[in-house]
Amino acid sequence: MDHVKDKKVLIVDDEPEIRLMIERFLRKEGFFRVYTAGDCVSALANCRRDKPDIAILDVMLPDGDGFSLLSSIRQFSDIPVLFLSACGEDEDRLLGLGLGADDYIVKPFLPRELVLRLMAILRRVYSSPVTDHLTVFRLGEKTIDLDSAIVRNKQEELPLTAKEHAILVKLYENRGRIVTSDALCQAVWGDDSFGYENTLMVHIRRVREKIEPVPSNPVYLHTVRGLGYKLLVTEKQ
Amino acid sequence: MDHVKDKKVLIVDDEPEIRLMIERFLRKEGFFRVYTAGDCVSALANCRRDKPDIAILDVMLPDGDGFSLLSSIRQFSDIPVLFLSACGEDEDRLLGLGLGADDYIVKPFLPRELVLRLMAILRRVYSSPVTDHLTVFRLGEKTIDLDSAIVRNKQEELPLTAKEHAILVKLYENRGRIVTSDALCQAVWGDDSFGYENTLMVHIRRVREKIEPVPSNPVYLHTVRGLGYKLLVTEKQ
DNA sequence: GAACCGATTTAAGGCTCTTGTAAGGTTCTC
DNA sequence: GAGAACCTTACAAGAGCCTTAAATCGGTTC
Repeated sequence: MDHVKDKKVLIVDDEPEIRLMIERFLRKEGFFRVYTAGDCVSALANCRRDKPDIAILDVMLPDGDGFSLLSSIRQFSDIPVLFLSACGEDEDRLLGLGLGADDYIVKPFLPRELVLRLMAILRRVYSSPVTDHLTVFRLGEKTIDLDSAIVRNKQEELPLTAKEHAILVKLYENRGRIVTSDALCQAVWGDDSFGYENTLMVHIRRVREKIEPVPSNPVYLHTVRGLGYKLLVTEKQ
Repeated sequence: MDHVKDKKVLIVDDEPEIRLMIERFLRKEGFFRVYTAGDCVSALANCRRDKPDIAILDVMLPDGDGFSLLSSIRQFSDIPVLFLSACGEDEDRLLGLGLGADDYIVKPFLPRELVLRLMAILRRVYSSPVTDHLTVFRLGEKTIDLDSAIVRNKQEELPLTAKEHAILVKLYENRGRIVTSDALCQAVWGDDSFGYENTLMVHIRRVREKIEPVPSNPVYLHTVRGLGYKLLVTEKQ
C-alpha cells in the first residue's frame, strides 16, 4: 500500500557529482525511477516528458535559479518540490517556501535526511485519505472498490468501465456535496470537455445501473437539477 | 475559501517567552485558536481535550523529550506535527522525521518561516476536497448545507433548487450585511438581470418557505425595505 | 486485414419539476 | 389616504434531465 518508492524523482543540480550521489542513494533505497538534469532547460523538458512525481531542485543553476525554474514548472504542473541550497540564507528559504516548495534542505546534508524528507513529502502528497485506503466504500448491499474498479454485490462482481470509474472517483472525492456537470465532464474528458453533457448523462445512467438497487429511482447518486450530481455515502468503511 | 487559519494549533515549549512569541505571531497572522503547553503531560491532556489540528513540539521538555511525546500522541491521534529544536543535531532531525513528523525547524528561526511551514503543512493535510465543508450553517432548528443544496430539519431533507441555492450562497457570502436586490439578481441571472425583481421576490418567498420557521414572519432572511435583503446567521458550525 | 466485441458517443423522443409571469393583496412611508 | 415597495398565489411553458437504441470507435483475435 506504500508505493512511495514507485514514484518518479527528478534531481536538478548543476554539479554532476551531487546528482550522481543523490541518484545512487535513492536507488540504493529502492527508488528505481530517477531522472537527473543539470540546467533549467533540460529540467523543464524532463518535467514535460517524464512527468516526475517529485522534483529536487538546486537553487543555483547555470541558466537561472531554482525559484524561477519552479515558477516555470508551476505553469503546467503542481508536483511537490524540495529545494537544495548551498547557502542557508533565510531569505532563500522563505522565497522557496512562499513559492510553494514543500521543503528546503541546506547543503551539506545527510543523504539519509534527504531521503527521509523526500519520503515524508511523497507520503503526504500522494497518500491522501481519498486516494489511499478509503477508496473502498459501501452503498447498501453493494461494495464499491475504486482501486480495482469493481462493484461487488454478494457473489457477483460488476467491473466498472474507464468512464464510469472516473465519474465515481470524482463523485467520491466530493461525496456529500454537489459536483457540477461541468466539473464531472472535466474530470472525465479533460479541459476540452464542452459538449459532453449528454454523454455524461448516459454514463451516469450506466453507473446507476451498477450501483443503485433501482437505477430509475436513485438513492445514492442523486441528481440536483440545475446544479449537478451528488453521491451519498452514509458511513465510512 | 482557505480555512487554514481556522485550524487549532497547539504549541508545546518549555520556555514561556517562546510560547508567547509564537502564539502572538500566529494570532497576528489570523490564527485564532491557539493553545499552549509547557510539558508533556499538559500537552497530552490538551491533545485529548481540545483536539488541535496541528502541533508544534519542542524537542526539549522538562518531563521528557518531544519524540516520546509524539509517540504518545500517535497512540490516539495522527495530527501533523512540526518539531522545534534548539540543537541542530542531524540525528535529531532524522529521528523526528522518521517518527512521522511533518517538518523540523531549528532554533533560532524566523517567525515568518514557522508560519509559512505551518500553513504549508495544514494545506497539504487538510485540503482534501472532502474535509473542508465551507458552507454548512445552522438557522435555529434547521441546518443549511449549501455544499449539497439541502435544508435539513430533524429527519426531513428539503432540497434547494438552483435559484434558491444561488440566492442563499450570495446571502451567506454577505451574511449579516444587506444585499441589494440588484446584487442578488446579478448573482442569480448574471449581468443581464434587469427585470427580474419580481421573480426574485418569488424565489425569496420560496427560500423562506424552506428555511424559516414561519415563512410569512421571517426571522433569518430579513427584508430591508428600500435596500435589499439580509441573512442573519448567529454562529458558525 | 477482417471479423468481432465491448466501450463510448450520438441522437431523438419523453417526462418532470423548476421557473417566470401576472394578478391581486398587504404593509410601509410620506 | 395614496402611492410605493413588497408579498403571495397559481399556473403554463419549457429547460433540464432521462431513457433507449443505434452508430461509431478502439482494441483483440484468428
